[in-house]
Amino acid sequence: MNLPDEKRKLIEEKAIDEFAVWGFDNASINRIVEQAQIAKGSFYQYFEDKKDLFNHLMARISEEKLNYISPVMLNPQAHNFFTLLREMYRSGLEFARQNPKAARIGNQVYKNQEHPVHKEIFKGGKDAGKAFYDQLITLAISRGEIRSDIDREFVTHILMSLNVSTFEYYFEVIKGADFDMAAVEDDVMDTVNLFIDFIKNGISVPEKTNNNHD
Amino acid sequence: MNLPDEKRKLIEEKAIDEFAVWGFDNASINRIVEQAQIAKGSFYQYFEDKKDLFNHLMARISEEKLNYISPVMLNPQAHNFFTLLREMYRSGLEFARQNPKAARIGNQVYKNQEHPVHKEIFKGGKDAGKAFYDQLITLAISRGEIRSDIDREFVTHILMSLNVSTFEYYFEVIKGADFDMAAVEDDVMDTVNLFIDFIKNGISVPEKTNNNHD
Amino acid sequence: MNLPDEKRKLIEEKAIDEFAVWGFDNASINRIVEQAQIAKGSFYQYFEDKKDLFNHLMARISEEKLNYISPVMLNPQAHNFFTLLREMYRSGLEFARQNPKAARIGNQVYKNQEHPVHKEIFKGGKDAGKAFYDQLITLAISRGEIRSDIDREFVTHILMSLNVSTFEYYFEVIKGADFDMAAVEDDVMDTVNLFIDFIKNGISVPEKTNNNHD
Amino acid sequence: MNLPDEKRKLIEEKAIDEFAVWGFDNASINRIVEQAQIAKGSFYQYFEDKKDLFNHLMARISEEKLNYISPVMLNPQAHNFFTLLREMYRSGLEFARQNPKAARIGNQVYKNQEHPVHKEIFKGGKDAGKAFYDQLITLAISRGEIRSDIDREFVTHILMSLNVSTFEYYFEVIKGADFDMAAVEDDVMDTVNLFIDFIKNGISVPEKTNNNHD
DNA sequence: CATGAATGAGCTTTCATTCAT
DNA sequence: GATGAATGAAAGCTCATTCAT
Repeated sequence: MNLPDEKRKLIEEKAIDEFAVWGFDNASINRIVEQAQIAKGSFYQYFEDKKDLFNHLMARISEEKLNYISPVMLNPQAHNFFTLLREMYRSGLEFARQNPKAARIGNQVYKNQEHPVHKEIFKGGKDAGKAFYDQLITLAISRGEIRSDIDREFVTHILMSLNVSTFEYYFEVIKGADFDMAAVEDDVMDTVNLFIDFIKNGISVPEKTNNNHD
Repeated sequence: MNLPDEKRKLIEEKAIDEFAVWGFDNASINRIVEQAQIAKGSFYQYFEDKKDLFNHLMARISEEKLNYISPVMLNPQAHNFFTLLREMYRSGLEFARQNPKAARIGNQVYKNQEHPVHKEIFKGGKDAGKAFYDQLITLAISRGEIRSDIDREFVTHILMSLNVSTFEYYFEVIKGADFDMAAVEDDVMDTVNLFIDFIKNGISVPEKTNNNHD
Repeated sequence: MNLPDEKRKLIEEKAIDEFAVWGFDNASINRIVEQAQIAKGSFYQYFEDKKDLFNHLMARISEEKLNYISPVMLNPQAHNFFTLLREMYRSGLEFARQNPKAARIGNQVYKNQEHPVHKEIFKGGKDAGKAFYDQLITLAISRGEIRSDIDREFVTHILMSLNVSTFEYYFEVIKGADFDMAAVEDDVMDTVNLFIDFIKNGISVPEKTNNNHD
Repeated sequence: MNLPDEKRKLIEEKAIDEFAVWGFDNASINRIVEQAQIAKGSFYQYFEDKKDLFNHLMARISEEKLNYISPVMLNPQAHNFFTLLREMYRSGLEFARQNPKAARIGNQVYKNQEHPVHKEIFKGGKDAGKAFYDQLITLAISRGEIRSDIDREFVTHILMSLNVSTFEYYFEVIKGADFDMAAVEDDVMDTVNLFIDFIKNGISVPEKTNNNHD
């Protein structure tokens, strides 16, 4: 992979376009090399196969995503659980707003975890995510910021699930189908606040809040 | 489609297996006809094309799903919003427990709504679902069962999203990867209750509940 | 072929539509039986195969074409060669005007005489046509109506070729692409007269007419 | 298309054979690759699809045909209309004599102009042909070489139609079905002269020439 | 006599990957 | 390191025809 940077970027760009539109299975290496104007043989000198390319892309995307992480996250002790969670959601959604195709690929992986190729890629990320949330939850419980009677594994699941849900809500409800619309940062913040408020308080009327079912 | 019932069922069964494992795009009609032991030409006398088969399957699945709907849903006026929601989730999950492959296909459709074929199929269901939830929400607000300051579109989105999330939680966390494990009805109920409680109350400690962010 | 007339006509009609649009090779028996609402097995009880259907159709078309033949042709002795020729062309073109699809099939056969199936069908008609024209030419020469130095086989060829040419001129130049335009009998006569005049006199200026080349 | 010339020629040759015998629709790429001894996948690296191959072939044929054009045509002003027409017909027929399969494909295109693929290819050639003839006719009328009372569009039509007719006459009447017979250039000239004489003078006896019908 | 399910060869096209140059 | 021709399996789908009922 000692490619000149220019060419490497071109291939990555075209590959992201292809995977975003077609998904892993239906992405065509033929189309990618055609778009990137490189020889088919060259492609197989840069990457072992389609899977290798996909792995490389996901690594690059993850890397890029790190740039969006808020400084707040660097010092979790100093902040309230919901502040931290809000920053998590916000940074993820902000990344998606500015890199919609990359985010789309990430979502494909998340949503089709049964897929053999996705499974492999996602496993690590998921476990890391779980561990991270578990730490946050432990801290939050100890501080009395979230209920101590909740099932921790369930909360982890729900927080990850709703993180993805923010993307869907943002792109479907806020931006509509119009991907070219100039969405603004405020939209992102509004979306995130809706979710955080929901996660905190649920939807029942506060006075009647209790733990009985119904 | 005046096929003998036996053969029709065989094809449907093999097709569900195929779609559940491979998804729409990668499902192979070659494999389906091979598994069902019919000639390729025969397949195309039963179904116009792959899409037609998929549509037929989805219709059958939707039909079958209706059998799981609770009698409670027939009279929404008589029940609390969260009771109704719990019954919705429970019936969906119970169907999934007993028809995991069919449910898996349904989930594929839900999760890949950008897919042209899924889009077509899902559109109607989604709109119907939205309308249904909207009615429930209107009723619930008028009764004071849920907060009146919430964004209705957001709640609709979140309720549909969490419905799917129950499947994932159930199959991943409760049943593990072991699809053949004898899961029981109680597992379903436990899962649903976790979600309903979360939707009602969120995760923050009750006393501190307020609408401020952080 | 003891079909009820109604059903026979329906099949013939749909088959003519199919052959007119798709030609022999690409005509689909599947589509014909579908259009005619008959069972595929039934089709093969009425006709041996596609070729048999086509032969039958051509016979029916030839038969129908006879109805258009002018009474003038019944008594060739009583008329000038060019009058007879004009009537030939006119009746052919009038048939085509009123039965454009049937005429189109006839033209396909004429134009693709190398085609094995067309060859077989056309052979008889062509030989009959040749014999007929030969008689007319013999008579015309003996009467001094046409030049005696001409190559009789060539004239036969040219007269048959120009007969088909009238169809093309009529449908392309006169009617344009607008097959639904209400073409009138006068159009047919005008077209025919152009051809007859050409066949009689050629296009060189009369005074300079001579038999030298150039 | 940087194929070695040898292989390119082989494929073209086999493809011409196939199209000449079977026509566009019934030509089989399977047969072509089999005959040319190349892998099916290879074919689709040389050509986009069947239509692309056909277009390529037609371009090659048109190109080759240019080699047959008489130097006389380069200076139309210097020659009599019928001389020019004779050269047109002669060169076309001479090409057909030496490239019978290619000519056959060209004729298929001409004769089945309704065919979507042929239509596309032929359109340009037809318009060019019409424009060319129109120029010749204008010049000829101004010089008094052909009658001024004729319908110019009709003459254009008839001249193009008779051009094709020369092929048929030559291959059917002169050469018979025996495509391998060593036809000679004289046959071509004889055929053309028959047509030119006919176009000039028609077939009626000269003294009686007039413009009345009958 | 009518039916329509069954058949399998055939079609065009796309694919990821290899490898000689 | 770069190239792109070569490959053949696989895809979805259509076809004319047969034959048991």
